[in-house]
This record gives sequence, structure tokens and C-alpha cells, in this order.
Amino acid sequence: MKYVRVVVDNTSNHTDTFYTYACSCDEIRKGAKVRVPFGRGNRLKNAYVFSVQDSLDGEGDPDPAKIKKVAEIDEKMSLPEDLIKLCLWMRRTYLCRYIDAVKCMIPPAESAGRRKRKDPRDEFSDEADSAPRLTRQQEDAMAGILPCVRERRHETFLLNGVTSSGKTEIYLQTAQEVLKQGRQVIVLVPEISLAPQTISRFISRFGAERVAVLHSRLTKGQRYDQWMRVRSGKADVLIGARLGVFAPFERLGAIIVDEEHESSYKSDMTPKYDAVETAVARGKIAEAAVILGTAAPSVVSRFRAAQGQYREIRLTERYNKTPLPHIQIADMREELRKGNRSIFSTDLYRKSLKALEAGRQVILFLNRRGYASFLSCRSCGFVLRCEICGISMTYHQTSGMAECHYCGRRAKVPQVCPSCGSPYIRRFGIGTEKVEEMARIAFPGRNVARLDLDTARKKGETERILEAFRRGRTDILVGTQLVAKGLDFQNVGVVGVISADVTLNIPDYRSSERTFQLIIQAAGRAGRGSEAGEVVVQTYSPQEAAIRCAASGDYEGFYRQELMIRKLGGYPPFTVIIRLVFYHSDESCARREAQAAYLEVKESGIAGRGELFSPQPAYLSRMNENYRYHFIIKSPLEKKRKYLKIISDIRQRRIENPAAKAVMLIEMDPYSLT
DNA sequence: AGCACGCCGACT
DNA sequence: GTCGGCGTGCTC
Repeated sequence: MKYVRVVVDNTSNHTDTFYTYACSCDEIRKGAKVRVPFGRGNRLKNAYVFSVQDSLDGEGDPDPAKIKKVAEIDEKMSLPEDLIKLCLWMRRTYLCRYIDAVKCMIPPAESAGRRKRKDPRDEFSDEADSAPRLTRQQEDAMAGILPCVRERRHETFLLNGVTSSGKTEIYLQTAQEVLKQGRQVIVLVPEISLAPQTISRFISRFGAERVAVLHSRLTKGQRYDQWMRVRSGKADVLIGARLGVFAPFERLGAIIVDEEHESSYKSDMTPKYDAVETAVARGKIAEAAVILGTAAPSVVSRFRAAQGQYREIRLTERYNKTPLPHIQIADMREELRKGNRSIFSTDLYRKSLKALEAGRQVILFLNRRGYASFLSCRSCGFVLRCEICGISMTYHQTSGMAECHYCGRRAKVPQVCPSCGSPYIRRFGIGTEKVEEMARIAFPGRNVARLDLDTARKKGETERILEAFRRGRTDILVGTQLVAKGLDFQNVGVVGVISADVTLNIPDYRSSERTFQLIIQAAGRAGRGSEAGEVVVQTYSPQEAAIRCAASGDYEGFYRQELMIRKLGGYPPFTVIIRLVFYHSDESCARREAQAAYLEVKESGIAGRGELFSPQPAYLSRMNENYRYHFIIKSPLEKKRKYLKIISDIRQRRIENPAAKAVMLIEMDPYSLT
């Protein structure tokens, strides 16, 4: 007879603990999925085994008289042991429930219909392909990675390689070695729909039989099938979006994260995990190598590499030796002075025209998020920022005031520019639709298409638009960052960033980083074929480090400057931002409970200067009939544990207190403050 | 979250 | 008597 501690699949906050059951099967293992009688009705519930013991040792164990027996064991749906450890890590790190973590790792309930379904791998050809000769730099990179794989120890590599430096080949050869060791490999890509080249290269190298694909766009049935192929050992290479990090491999040898800087690795649902951080945690637990690949590392990853937590490997040469495209900055203040009020600078217009006449194509980017309107001077480029937080303030229609989304500070909108006295201080906001319209007018007779969230919503539409562009039926493609990510078109002569200021001025401490990334990525879209390409970045803030450094390809310069700003402002990697959101249909409820939690944190006395900010309505304060209040903690790294303890105690007290009506959400390093 | 228990009023 | 209303409290 064994005793097992299980987590019961029950959405209740009140059952987020271990329950002890007796089990007559001695072979029961950690990670097993079981069915247990639960509650007064003894109805069978799904549960997962978190530990197995031979006897009841008293400590934390319940009254033996209350212990029931495990009803059945579902061997084929069990989880590997390292994932159970990862659940514990997730609960600790993101303050989610055990079951929330488990739910990330199991496929959704099998659908009733057992019809034959389409396999997501079918879309990819599997023409066999063999490993090419590596460049000298690639050889050196492999020399760093291979010993780690062979010795089966954990290490995180930050593979920092310029666009087209052959990072994918490094991934392939690392995977090759992992498979040779009889182990398995996970490859994460930021957006599966935009990475078909990566998938087909893995399928070509290893054969579709060994490869599984996992992402949220699959149907439930497809996801179940792919999950089973991994679980049963039929596949040993998994390519997936962020949830692929939870693939149930028993003998994980490596996790490869492509484009590690991408924001899509952050989950927007509970638990709000960060797949990159989770990959490193799983790599440690499973003693697997982790490779974070990127052309421009996130500030946080680069900092960790500098601290020695990761080992950085650089690839500075392009595989085909074509030069990186030239990036030109167009100063839109100057354009205004010259009387150009259009959205296209003279240079972007001329270069585009020339490229189109030469039979080449043009991509125009604009990253516009509907609600984010900031205040900017069109004469000098001044942007209204919060004096305390340093991030741009957002104009609120309702109050007519500018507000800081971090600390809640409000300011009157200045009539004239505080910096240069010009009256042209305006709310900023044009969208891709406008750009599409203007492009039609500016380039008559050319085919213009638009790709953004609105057009991508329709199934198959993204593929159709991209295919039309690939075949040259479209001359000009207007889009949001959807177009910037990893697309490989050979005939793009010009890439235009319509307004780098839009990303630069979203109210978030990462806005500079995102702008830098966006420009580097956008530039990577130009001149991928044999001929060079040109990039024009339009901005009202040409002096900004993110823009200057991106244009000159100076990552180090940007990184140094940005790190200094993060240090001064108390932002990651020097702190962890913890955000607590409270929502309820009754406004006073949400406000009162946010205030109460805030006071508890405050009265604990651990918050130093500039660490704790008082509650305020969230930007979209009324969402789905709910009123939302939030507050923010900037926790220095060494205090993270203490803050998490306090917050988890608050959560526990709220569970026990029936007067706590609002829903409390906890977010670590939130991506945005909506 | 379920689900049973229980203490109340309204019905056969 | 006993059926069912929903408030209360526990789930190994």
C-alpha cells in the first residue's frame, strides 16, 4: 500500500492544496493522472500525483480515518516528473494554483467526435535535407554547446546572432546531437503561423515522423494527437509556440527558444507565465541545455548573460555575406518645417517610388495600438512624460488630462510645448488603415494590401495576403508588427517605419527596447535576396538612443544606455514589477479591496522608497461590466521573495474571508497596464 | 466550484 | 408528515 498526495482538478480556490489518498498499486509514480473520490458525494475527480510515500508520517498528513482510496490510474495521460517540479516552480513564481500550472501541461479534454483529423504537419513538405558545412563562427558556437549536451548538464546559452547568420542551423545541429544521445528536444517559436520555414527545415532534417507541432491554433483534437505523440515517445522533436515549453518529454535534452526577445512568449492568460523564463527553469530541473536565440537580446537576457547566468555566443557574420541593409532616419520635425504635412517623408517617398519602378516591393510598418495616444510636440518632438516614472503619459479623453499608468499622477495638457514653446502639441495617433489609404493616393496604380489584427482575424486571410505578396501581386504591404516578424521575402527593396514614435511612447518601461527591436526586425525584412535593401525610419525623436542605435546597428550602445535608465527608474532587470488587479461589477468593491490589499503591503513595512504605488483605476477601468483597480510594486530582486510571501498571504486571507468579493489577479512584469 | 447537510415554510 | 427553498461549510 502506498500513499499519494494529489492535486485535484477543481477550479475552486479553496481546494488548492494536496489531498492524501491511499493507493493499492505499488507502481504508482509521481506525475500519474488518477481518478479519486472527492467531497461528500464521492464523485470521481481527475487528480495528479505530486508525491508518493510508503506510510503516513504524521507531518501534514490528515486523520487516517478520513483517507480514501485512489479509484483508477490513467497511465497514458500521466506527466513526466520534471513537469511536476515545474508546477511547483510556477506556483511559487507566479502565485497561481497548482491546477492552473497542471492545466498548461495537459491537452484539453478529448473531444467526443473521434473523426479522422488533419495533421498540422501535412502542410509542410519533407524533402530530405542534410547538414551543410558550417561557417567558422557556427563551428565555434557548436563547440560551446555540444559538450553541454553530451555531458547532459544544464546551461543556458544566449545565441546572439545578426539576421541571416545561420542560427537555425545551430538549432538543427544541437537537436541532432540531442537525438543522438537518445534524448528529446523542444523548439519554441514566437508565432507558429509566421515560422513555417523553421518548421519545414526541422521536418526536412529529421522527417515528419519524429516531429510534433503544438500551438493554440490547433483544434482540441489535433492538440491531443500531437501531445500523445510526444507523450508516447513517437516524436522526439517538438516545435511549438510558448505552450510547447510544457511538452511531456521524459528525457528532455534541450530547449531552444527562437527570437527570445519576442513579447509573445509572455502568456496573457492565467497563469501569466513567461515561456523564456519557464524554459530556463525547466532546463535546470531536467538538466537540459537551453538555447535562447535572437538578433537583438532582450535587455533582461543580455544582463543575465553579463552577470554570468547565461553564456553568450555571438554570430556576427551573415551566412551569405550580403551586407546588412542601410537604415536611414527621417526627421519628421524637419519635414514639417519644410512644409511636408503628409505621413511620408520625402526620402521614404522617393526611395519607395524608385524601388517600385525597378520592379521591387515595399513594406510599410506602423505599430499602432488603438488606445495608446500620447502627447507630442510636432515641432521639436517633445513627449510629455511622468516626472517620477519616466514613461510617457497617456491622454484621457474623459478627464482631458494626461495620466501616468504606473503611479497615477495626473497633469494638465500644456497649451504650448514646455520645451520649445510651439503651439503644435498634439495627441498622436494614426493607424494602419490611414497608411493604406495614403499609400493608395501617394502611389497611384500600385497594388496595396494591409495586414494587421483586423485582417488577420479572418481565417486564412493572413496566408492569402502573404502569398499574394510573395508572388509579387502586391506592390506595397502595409502592416503592424505582424509583418515585421520573421518573414522571408526576396524582393523587398524598401522598408518604411512610418512612425517609430508610436512604440517608443507607449506607456511601458520596455517601450525603448521594443522600438529598438522593431527597427532591427523591420530592417531584417529588407534585402534578403541577392540585392541590398533600404530602410527608412520616420520619427519626431531622432535623438532617442533606441532609434539612433538601431539605425547604426549599435546594440551595445543601446544596451548600456537602456540599462542605466532601467537602474535609475527602478525597472527590470534590477527589479520585478508586480501588479495586482482587482475587479468586480461593483466599483466600490473593487476599489475598497484594492485599497485594503495595498494597505496590507504598506503596513508590512517592507516597501522602501519608490517601490509601492497606490491603487488607481486600470486604464480600461471598466471591462466586460467589471470595474478594475490595480496597484504596482517595483520589487528589488532581493526582496522578491518577501513581497511574494506577503501577496500570497493576502491571497490566502481573501480566500478565507467571505467579504472579499472582487477577483484578484497577480501579474509579474506585466506586458502592459491595460 | 460542487455538493450535501440542515433548518425553515408550504404543500399533499 | 415531507418536499424543496437556499444559506453554510467542507472537500484527503
